Amino acid sequence: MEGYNHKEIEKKWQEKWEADNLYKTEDQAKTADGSPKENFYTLVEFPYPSGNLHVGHWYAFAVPDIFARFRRMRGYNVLYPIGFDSFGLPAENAAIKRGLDPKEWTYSNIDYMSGQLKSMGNMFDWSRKVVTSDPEYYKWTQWLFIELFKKGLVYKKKGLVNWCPSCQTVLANEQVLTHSTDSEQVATCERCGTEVTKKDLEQWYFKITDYAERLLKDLDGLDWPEPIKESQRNWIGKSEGAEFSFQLSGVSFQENQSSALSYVMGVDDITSDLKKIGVEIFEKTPSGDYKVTVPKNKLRDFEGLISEKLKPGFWNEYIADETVFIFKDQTGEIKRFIWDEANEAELLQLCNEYAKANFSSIRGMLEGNEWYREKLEAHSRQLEAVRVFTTRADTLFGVTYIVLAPEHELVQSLVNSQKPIVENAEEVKKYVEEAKKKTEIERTDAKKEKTGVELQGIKAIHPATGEEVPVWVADYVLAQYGTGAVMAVPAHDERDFQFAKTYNLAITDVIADREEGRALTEYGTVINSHEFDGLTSEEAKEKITEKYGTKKITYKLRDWLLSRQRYWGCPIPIVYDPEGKPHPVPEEHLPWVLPTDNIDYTPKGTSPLGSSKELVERTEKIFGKGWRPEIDTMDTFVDSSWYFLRYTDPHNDQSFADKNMQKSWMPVKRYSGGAEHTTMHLLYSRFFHKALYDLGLVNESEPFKNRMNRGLILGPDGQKMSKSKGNVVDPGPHVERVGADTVKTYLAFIGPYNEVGQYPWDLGGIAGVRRFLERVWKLQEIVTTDEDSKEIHILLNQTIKKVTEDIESYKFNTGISQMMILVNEVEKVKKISKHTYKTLLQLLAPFAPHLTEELWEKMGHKNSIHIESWPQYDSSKLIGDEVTYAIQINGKLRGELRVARDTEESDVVTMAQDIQGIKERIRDKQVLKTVFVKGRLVNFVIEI
RNA sequence: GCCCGGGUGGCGGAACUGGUAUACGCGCACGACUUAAAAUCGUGUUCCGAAAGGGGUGCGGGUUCGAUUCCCGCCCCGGGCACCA
Repeated sequence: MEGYNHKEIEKKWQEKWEADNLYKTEDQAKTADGSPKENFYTLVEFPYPSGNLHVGHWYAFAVPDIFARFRRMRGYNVLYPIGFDSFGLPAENAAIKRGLDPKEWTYSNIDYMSGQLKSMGNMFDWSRKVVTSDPEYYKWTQWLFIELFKKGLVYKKKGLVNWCPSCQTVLANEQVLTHSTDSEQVATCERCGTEVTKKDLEQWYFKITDYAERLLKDLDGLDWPEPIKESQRNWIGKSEGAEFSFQLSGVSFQENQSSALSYVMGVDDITSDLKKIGVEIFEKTPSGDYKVTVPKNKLRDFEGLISEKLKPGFWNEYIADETVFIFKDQTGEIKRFIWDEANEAELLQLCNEYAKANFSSIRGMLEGNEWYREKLEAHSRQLEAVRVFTTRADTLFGVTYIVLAPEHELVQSLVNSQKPIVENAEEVKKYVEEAKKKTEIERTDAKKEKTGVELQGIKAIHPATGEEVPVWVADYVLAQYGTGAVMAVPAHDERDFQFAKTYNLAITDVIADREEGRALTEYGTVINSHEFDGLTSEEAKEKITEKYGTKKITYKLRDWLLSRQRYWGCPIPIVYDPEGKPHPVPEEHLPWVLPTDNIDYTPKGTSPLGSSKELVERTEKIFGKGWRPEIDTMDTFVDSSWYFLRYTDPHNDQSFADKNMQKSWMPVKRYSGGAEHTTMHLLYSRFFHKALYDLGLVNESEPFKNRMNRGLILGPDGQKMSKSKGNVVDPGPHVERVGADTVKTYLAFIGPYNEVGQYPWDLGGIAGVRRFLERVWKLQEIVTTDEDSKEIHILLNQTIKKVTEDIESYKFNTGISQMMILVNEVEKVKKISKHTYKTLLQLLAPFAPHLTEELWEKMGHKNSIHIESWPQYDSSKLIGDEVTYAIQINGKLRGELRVARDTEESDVVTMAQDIQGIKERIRDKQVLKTVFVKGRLVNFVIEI
């Protein structure tokens, strides 16, 4: 017999499988007898074409292949596809570094890595390969983007965004990693590890926050490991609490009204822009209102400016069933508004601004409208009050001051009005400026001392007691969370307490007598006189909210920032008309291709697409003079948010994926991937899929029924693999030396796959697995025509059962152990029946597909082992006729007894008493109790 | 700080529903084969102890005839969130 030559065998079978199309996945498949097979979709996260496979890729792709093959042998029509997530920064960076075209670099990597992936011998159906940078693919990314745009789920807004100075692009919240050390907090870029800064930019967003509640609630129905769900829940960050309104004394409605325009429009931002286009700033009229003088020839510019500055969703032209409002000033038409119930709030705000800017004719028109009057009144009340969000409504009576975030709109309006009512307006302005200059990190570092400044001259009125409390501005309050303002309860909140100590503010403890919510300090004045005393915290929360506030729910989740100022990505299919209004590129012009001319890839913080003449010319040619293209590209997570749908129908040029085709595969039955995607790709995909579900484009509201997060392969030194540590394991030489089957089986053997474990790559371990496969190879020498012994037969049955269950639950390690036990046993008796060998090969086939295929052929089989059906076990033959009883005295093992399985209890006990070592121990003692567990143990309880 | 996991030999890890803790593999030791080494095969390998025996699944308690498993209180490690009110 020749030895186990993995090189020859693996090459031979990989070629044969390809020639035979063994792994081609049909849309619908039939069994030999003509009945349809059930479709089964199992997925692995597709790789980024970085240039070279490392051992982590093997772990990610080769090990789940065991499960896919197993399911196939069990009679399912299995889809186990592969592709490339091929847009993205590394390609662009590599291109810059090497002076290459990112496209060339990417596609040559795809070629090279495809070869490497094929060397694994997985059952991928390469004809379904999906590459996200192919125009045939990204056409549909763009198409889906536009569908979401039409649904109002994509919008543009200006705001503080995360900026990676190294990648020279913005990042979504999810793509910023925060690390905390003893002394400071650091936020870094998920891709390159550079410290992230903030920029004030106008960017495109997906409205993922609209789905916060559903993303949270639907987790319950998913068959995912609990820790993954928990991470998503944390990330979404739901808080149930209450909102209270604190009226402001010293602030008149008039004052607020007069400054309303400035704060909504964001005077600071718009002033210089207005100057640039030659528009006079706000002029006060005798009635106390403000007026913007816009020369007729500047009207366009003005409109463009405010349309950008004001909420962009409002300019969406897809609103149906509209009522049109025309707003005019003395010089002519300013803007045509489309009235939409869904956008009431935004419309109202806008109406207000125009009204207050003294466009008197419109004001008259508006004031005649009952709906508007009602809203105006409500809005005015809002302006006079500070709304706060709290999860501790029960501490309402402990409020001793109010704090606004520096960005709070009220702060803007109070200090920026012409005649500020805040006495120390200059001081406040200075503080706000300084806060803005600080990085997010500096500001959100809880370890730093808190700073703030009081708004002198105004007070907030406590909604329950009517008392006046001071109003402060401090940067420990976050503008983006809740209402951007908090009611401070220093007796019960650590942060408020610190702040109160620093600025010597009152500390009142109101609920010190309650079991829960014990006060932080003894400094406070204890008052226990309010009507809610004696209630539990929960009761008090409810009652107080009911009487003085409203229930409110908030989430930490922020909208998904999708624009990127880089070249190698899917172009955002938006064009702007000469007035600056965004329009989606019509379907007939998709794919809206990535330009290839004049591109300077060097990151300058602006989009490389801006230097493409072709893109501008294309835009003007199609849409007309003065139209300009969007020059940002999409976050690559958009590409990967739907790729799993494309696999179901990869060559469709009429639709992103036929709905019937989806129906036969979706949802993904098992999805394996890395833990790092828990709050990125997995969350994005769920959002995307839900949005598509609402649009009627997919059949299910959740894409992934079952998820398995895999662990990490560490370097041989037990450290995380990294180039800088020089401990990266290249699987190539190992595959050369011991073969793909050994590497794959070893990776499956090191530990359970479905837990986020960390396993060091251990060369000794891999040698052990290679030995095991060689022993399986050598078993062919001792195959006999004899029947198995009873013991071997039982062991075989147990092995089938164990391997079956373990593959199903991704516990490959114990499945392999069981096969090793079987091999150990047959080696001991130096023979193996043909039936047992055949069964062993079938069980091992998913782990070592090449080796088993070769041995299968050597046994004389004509068809591939991989289309064989999975062995069945005989459940009546799982246990032998004899059992071993453990004989204990007072719970300590003192002997063993091997008897026939069906021996009566009394006989077992009698025999047990007679065993050497038991006999003398119980001779002089009284047996108080005898515990008998059938088939397991006898325990004599004696006095000590 | 809040919320999840987890802690078992020298190492990766097993252990049903509370029932013989340490399966399987690595490593190590000894032996066989060999001039020798590698490879291979065999034997042993939880700790203390020569043995008898005793201890032992992070620590301390508890429940039980019996606890890695259940309960209470701690410690440590990994992960998620975090000035989120």
